[in-house]
Amino acid sequence: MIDHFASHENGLHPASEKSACPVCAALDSLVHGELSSGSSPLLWPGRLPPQRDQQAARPRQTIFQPGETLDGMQIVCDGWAARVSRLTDGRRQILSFVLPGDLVSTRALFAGSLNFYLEAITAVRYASYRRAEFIAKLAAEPNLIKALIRINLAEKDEADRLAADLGRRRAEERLARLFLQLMARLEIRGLVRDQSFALPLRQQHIADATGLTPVHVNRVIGALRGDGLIELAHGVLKVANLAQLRRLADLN
Amino acid sequence: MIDHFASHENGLHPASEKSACPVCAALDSLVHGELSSGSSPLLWPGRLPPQRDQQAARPRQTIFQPGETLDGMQIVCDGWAARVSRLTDGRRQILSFVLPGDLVSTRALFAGSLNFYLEAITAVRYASYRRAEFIAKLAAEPNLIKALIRINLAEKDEADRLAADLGRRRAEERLARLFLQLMARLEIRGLVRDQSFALPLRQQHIADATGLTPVHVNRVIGALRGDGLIELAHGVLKVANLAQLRRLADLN
DNA sequence: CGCGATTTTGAGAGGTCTCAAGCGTAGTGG
DNA sequence: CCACTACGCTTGAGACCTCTCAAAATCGCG
Repeated sequence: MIDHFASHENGLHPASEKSACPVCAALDSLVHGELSSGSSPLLWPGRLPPQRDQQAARPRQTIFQPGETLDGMQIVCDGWAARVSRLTDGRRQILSFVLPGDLVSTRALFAGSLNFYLEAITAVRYASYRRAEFIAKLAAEPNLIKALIRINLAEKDEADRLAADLGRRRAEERLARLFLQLMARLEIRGLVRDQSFALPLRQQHIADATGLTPVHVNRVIGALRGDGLIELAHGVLKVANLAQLRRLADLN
Repeated sequence: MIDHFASHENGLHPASEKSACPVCAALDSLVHGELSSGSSPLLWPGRLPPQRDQQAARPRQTIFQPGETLDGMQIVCDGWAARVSRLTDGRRQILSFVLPGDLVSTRALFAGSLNFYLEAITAVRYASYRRAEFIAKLAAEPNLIKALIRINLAEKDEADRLAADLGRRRAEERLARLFLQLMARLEIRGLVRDQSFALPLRQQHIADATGLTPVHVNRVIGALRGDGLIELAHGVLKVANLAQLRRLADLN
């Protein structure tokens, strides 16, 4: 690493040398527009560990706690989980949903511990790479370095976006944006058909994600339903009027 | 870099080799408790460029815009700025305040562009390192690598904390937390005396940071004043009752 | 001293919350 | 097979927090 940096003292490698320096190549391609900014690409592109190395969690189970010492990187292989922040009086805020194939957080790799709860929403299977093991993987597959940087950026983008939503948008907009964001992320995974997808969230989860009350979430969903924008029942969400829902969500 | 990773294929270097590998050493010390979690440490520990290499911005000036191509790293040397997210209809959310000595965002280094506005609050002097230049700096001073990682983590911590505040706390708590957070950050810089400090924010700024209306901010400030928790006038904030303000802010 | 920007105050509306009850559905055990 | 229970969804009524609109008061700067 030190050698790498030292070799830059006179500037970046010129383009012709790019292939000789994977870090430069990775940075370079990121800088030149490869960074997808739309739907949060937290998806880890590496191969997942075999199922026998995975651990399981039941719905509602707390998988990780703040402060818990973790050495390495955790990936949710199957099921939905949520990153949760809890206030001392019990109020909860869901910081993000972790979908199948998502890295839980790049924080664990560098900080060694998390600062949020990871809670299973559905049954969850997840895997943990130890740091050394994970770093070896990065070495073997330089594209993964790129992915790690991209994911790190996406995490922060998402956090900023969430803050703006919670601070400045009203209930209807927040729900519309949440639904569309989830749809986009699931679409990448091929889990959306005919603009509808499985949504294993209780209204309580939606409330905790949008900074609202379950009761109010229920009323807003009712309104969206009444306006013909969505159909939501039996754990399946169907976007019935995509154009109008996007307009409500202030997208495009 | 590739060599560094390759040398890890059998795990991290043992402790005895630590000094031979600055990246490992940096990671290691971060993992073992050196990560300060309290007041957001966005402060860049490196030497600032000489004043003649700095640029200036007047109050209210937009320094950077989303999408603007930036090559490198920007540091605010003097004055207050704000990272701002704008909705299409003009609503604004301040994502963070950038204080003297703070890195604007580690994002610029890896993404090449920003996704927020940087707006000057007071008169601002700032400096921009080009990426190559900045990387050379990192190479020359390995502690800065550590700082960069720490700042990257702190940025994300802050963003998550903000989301939880905006989603789940009421106006009084949000103001109390904002004031105490700013005090803590300014204290590091030696800018707090007798629990009071210069606060160059308009109530509009406070409103944009807390997701409230200027009018409501004014009333809440009035309430805090009336309760003897703060004194705020003429651009100076004095915390008159720290214990109670901290209790209100849900700290400790 | 005068003008624009900012703070303060008032009145009323509206969005969201709280508390509470009723309802549907799925699983459980007799 | 049928209570019975648990859980989540739905609905109602009223309170509270925050917003909107508007105007007055104050501050700061030229």
